[in-house]
Amino acid sequence: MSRPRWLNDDEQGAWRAFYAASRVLFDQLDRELQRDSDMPHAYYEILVVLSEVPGRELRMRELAELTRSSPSRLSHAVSRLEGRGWVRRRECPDDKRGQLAMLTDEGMAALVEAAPGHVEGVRTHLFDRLTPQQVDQLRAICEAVVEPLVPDHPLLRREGLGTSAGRKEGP
Amino acid sequence: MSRPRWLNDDEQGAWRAFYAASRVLFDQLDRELQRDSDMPHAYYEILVVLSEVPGRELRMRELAELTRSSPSRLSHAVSRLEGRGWVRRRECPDDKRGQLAMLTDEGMAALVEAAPGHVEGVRTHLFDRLTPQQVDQLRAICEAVVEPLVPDHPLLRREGLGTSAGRKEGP
DNA sequence: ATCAATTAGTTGAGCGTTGAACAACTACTA
DNA sequence: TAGTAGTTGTTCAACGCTCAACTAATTGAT
Repeated sequence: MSRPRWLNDDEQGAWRAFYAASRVLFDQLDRELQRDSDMPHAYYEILVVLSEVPGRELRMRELAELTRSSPSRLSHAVSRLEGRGWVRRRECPDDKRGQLAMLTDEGMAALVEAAPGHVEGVRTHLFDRLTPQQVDQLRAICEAVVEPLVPDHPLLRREGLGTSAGRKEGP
Repeated sequence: MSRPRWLNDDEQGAWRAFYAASRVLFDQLDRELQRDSDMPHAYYEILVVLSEVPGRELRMRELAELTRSSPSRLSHAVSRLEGRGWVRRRECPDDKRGQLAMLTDEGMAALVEAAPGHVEGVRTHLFDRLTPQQVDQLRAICEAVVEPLVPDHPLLRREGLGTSAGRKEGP
């Protein structure tokens, strides 16, 4: 490796700010979700994805892709969600290796209960602090960062999953 | 709580992009740090803070503040770092409740070994994707987010700790 | 000087994540 | 039609974090 290209002061400042903002914001939202709805953000994300898909069920593999989690992580998570009665597993009819994860009514209810507070948190801690221009800037910056690392990231696709639910929430 | 103020399309897009970027970027940097230097980012952060402070030692309490971790988390982390020989604990001379965490030469060596690769990662995955204007925008946005949640966040202070090390690295 | 309140730090249990190893099934190739 | 390679999902052990409980020392008020 060649001589390290250190960060200049502007970069240093931006980097530290970005790091701080990410940690502070997501920690805060996690804490709120845990406190108000007794669920970690990872659960919330899984429920959101399942809720937006026709039939409210998905192959584990697809669910893993859409939530960007490892198979292992998802398997554990779904087991825990099953324990709460929020998700049910069933065998995949046309591929005996496969498992389908399905959102139960209880799971949907938990999500409907959790969503407004979470969205409120996102608004309070993020969008209420930014001008409309900054919202656009943030999006452009973040898309530029994600694209090279994950060329077709599911959260950046313009058409959202089922196109189904007209007005839903932000994960 | 009043009727939820849902996110409009711009906000939805910005939110998802920000979420994706944070996860993707920090996951990537974590993985690289783990692979190349066998240390999680949390360790790296602790080593950086200790390395920048005169005497390379700090009260646990101060170290917890500067790394924004809970006392418990820090205590566990320092124990693990002690196990690797990268940090040593000693009693605080003027407060018998206190403990000082001190960076060892081995710890400093591990940091010096890890830093260039990590900085390179930050540059590759973040700054190489952004224009100078975007770097400024990102900083302003992130500072606006952090400030209300953590009024005097250590990473946002203009004067960096000891002012000591002229050219160091970005955490 | 005494006693409550506060501060510093540790510990242990439980949760969630990771990475590697594994079993079961499917798809491809000869 | 084998036989090999790839896919799907689970399990286990190790790691790190959180939360609550705890010990010990200090501060502050009477």
